[in-house]
Amino acid sequence: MTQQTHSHDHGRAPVDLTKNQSLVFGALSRAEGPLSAYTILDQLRDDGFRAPLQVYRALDKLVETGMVHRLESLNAFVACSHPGCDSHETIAFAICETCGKVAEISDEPLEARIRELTGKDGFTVKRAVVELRGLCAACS
Amino acid sequence: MTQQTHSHDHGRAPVDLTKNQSLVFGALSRAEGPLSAYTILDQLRDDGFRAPLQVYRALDKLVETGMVHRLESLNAFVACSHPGCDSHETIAFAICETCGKVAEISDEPLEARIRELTGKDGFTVKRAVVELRGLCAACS
DNA sequence: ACAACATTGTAACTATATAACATTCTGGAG
DNA sequence: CTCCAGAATGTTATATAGTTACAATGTTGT
Repeated sequence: MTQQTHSHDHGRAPVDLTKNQSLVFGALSRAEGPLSAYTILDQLRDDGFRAPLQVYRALDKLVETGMVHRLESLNAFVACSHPGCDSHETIAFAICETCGKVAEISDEPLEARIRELTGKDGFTVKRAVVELRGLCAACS
Repeated sequence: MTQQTHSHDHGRAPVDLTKNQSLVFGALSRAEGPLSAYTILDQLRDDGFRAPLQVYRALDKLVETGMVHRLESLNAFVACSHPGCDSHETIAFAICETCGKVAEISDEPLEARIRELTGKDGFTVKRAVVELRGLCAACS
């Protein structure tokens, strides 16, 4: 197979992905929950992946474009759950500590409150990390 | 020196600390900003620290009692900035990406909004990780 | 064909965190 | 006091997460 960019056809394709980016995004899309970079690496051994860097490079790009989110409190990654990975600014994640599933949360009041907090003491927010750890409805 | 618990006299002492916990808390109190576990280890070599576990064990306890907070997005730790480390539930951290300093934020409306979000889809929040990355007033 | 650039491959390394087990200290029961 | 139990500590090895440096290959435009 020659090297080229691939449109990833998971039903929607806002960006063209390279081969490795496609493979990594595929692994994350198949997964029920978040995966660590090394878990992804293991899943892609058969596709020729040998070193962590191959995964991290792909993840960097995918996170940059918003197709994948990084969960700081887990050191893990999830495919964005929004159709088309387009708009939808996600502000928060709800992470179930029992089943491991992650829900994305978009909440205008929450965003607004964070913006307000920001101005208060002159702090400028560039990125908000909001991760709610707990139990999902199914696991309660 | 015989082994015993020490009250840590940083002006206020809500809990009795063991020797190692005291040393680790001291290192974090002295620091301007958050420290990684391995940075703490290096600073405590002269006090007899040799292995990461000595630091992590102390940190576990200090985090549990609320005297130290863990910053998930940095893999680092800060001494709680509240006098006496007693009440004051901290809900969020403002982390300056230039000078590295961290401010603790207690905000009732923010907490309230997170509680509301929770009930919405049956998710039960056990712990909220809120870390705002950006620029502090001094660095803007 | 060839130059310029993007993508990928590979090895070694640094950073973060835990597991398993041995030792020492402290405080209480006999 | 002695001995025992539990807490705290020490030590070695290992697991997990992420980066640096450099080589090789593919792709595109001229």
